Amino acid sequence: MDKRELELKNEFSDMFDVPYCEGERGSSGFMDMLDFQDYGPSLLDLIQTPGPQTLPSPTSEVVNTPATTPNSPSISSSSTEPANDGRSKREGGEEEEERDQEKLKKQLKPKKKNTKRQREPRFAFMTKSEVDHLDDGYRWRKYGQKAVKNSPFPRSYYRCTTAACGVKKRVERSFDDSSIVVTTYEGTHTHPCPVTSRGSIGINMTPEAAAFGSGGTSSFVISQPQQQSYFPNPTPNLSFSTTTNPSLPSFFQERRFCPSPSPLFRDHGLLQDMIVPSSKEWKEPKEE
DNA sequence: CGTTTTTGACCAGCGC
DNA sequence: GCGCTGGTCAAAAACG
Repeated sequence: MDKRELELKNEFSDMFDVPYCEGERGSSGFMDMLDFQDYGPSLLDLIQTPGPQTLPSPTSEVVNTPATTPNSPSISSSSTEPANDGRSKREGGEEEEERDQEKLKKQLKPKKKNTKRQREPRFAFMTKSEVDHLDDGYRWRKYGQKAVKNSPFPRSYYRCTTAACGVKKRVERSFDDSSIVVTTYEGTHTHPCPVTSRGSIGINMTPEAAAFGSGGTSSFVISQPQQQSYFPNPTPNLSFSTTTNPSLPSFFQERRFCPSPSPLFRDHGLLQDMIVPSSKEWKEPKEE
């Protein structure tokens, strides 16, 4: 029970690369893990462009959690996922060769406890949406689905279909609120947003930003994880215009691929309906 | 016919 | 060492 919860929270804190403060709260749901700080006001300052969105997808609210890897500002393009390269293609059917290769693999990458598999910078956010897979302007291919522990909903794994782009994303529903979709991006696109056949709104947008709106219309919420290291200030002024700031998550940096001159949250009215819930709202389940 | 999804199996990491 | 779990592969099926 408690153990399970802890596990779960660690899971999510890991997933979002957000340190989870154990002991701070007792029992709670998934939302509780996303400790929303009082960034609301500053965000609201940014998000004052109400207006209708003209997105085709069903209504959705993005309950955003830009939780990123605090200490992974650099994206080493080639050092990613040995699993990908190592097992990209099993050639032929020669069993012996396979065995040999597997042995080799094992020799080449012995269990390294200390050198945990390097992870790409990740960006997770929650979207209140009926559809699981949001169209974010990029093309994704589903390569797996897994039932996850402590959740009745399966987690889907997608990979960017663009060759040489190893960006992945995971999509799952919050077990706490089945209407909320948790999307986790991993890695950085090495290419501009493609033009999708669906007339996607992803063009000129970072995938994440696109996803914010692509799920549909409606609300959009940004929050910051606690102990967020990118914004050391209690009430950071999310200056998204500085898109090349190395200290910013790749999510923001990725905008370099998107020639849009305007800052993220003034994005052509695509994110106009963002809503920042009071942190209380999200911290509700916190019990004493 | 090419592309995408589904799905069972496999593998690695981690905790006990 | 063993079992559990998350992540990935890859063949088959489904789809456009």
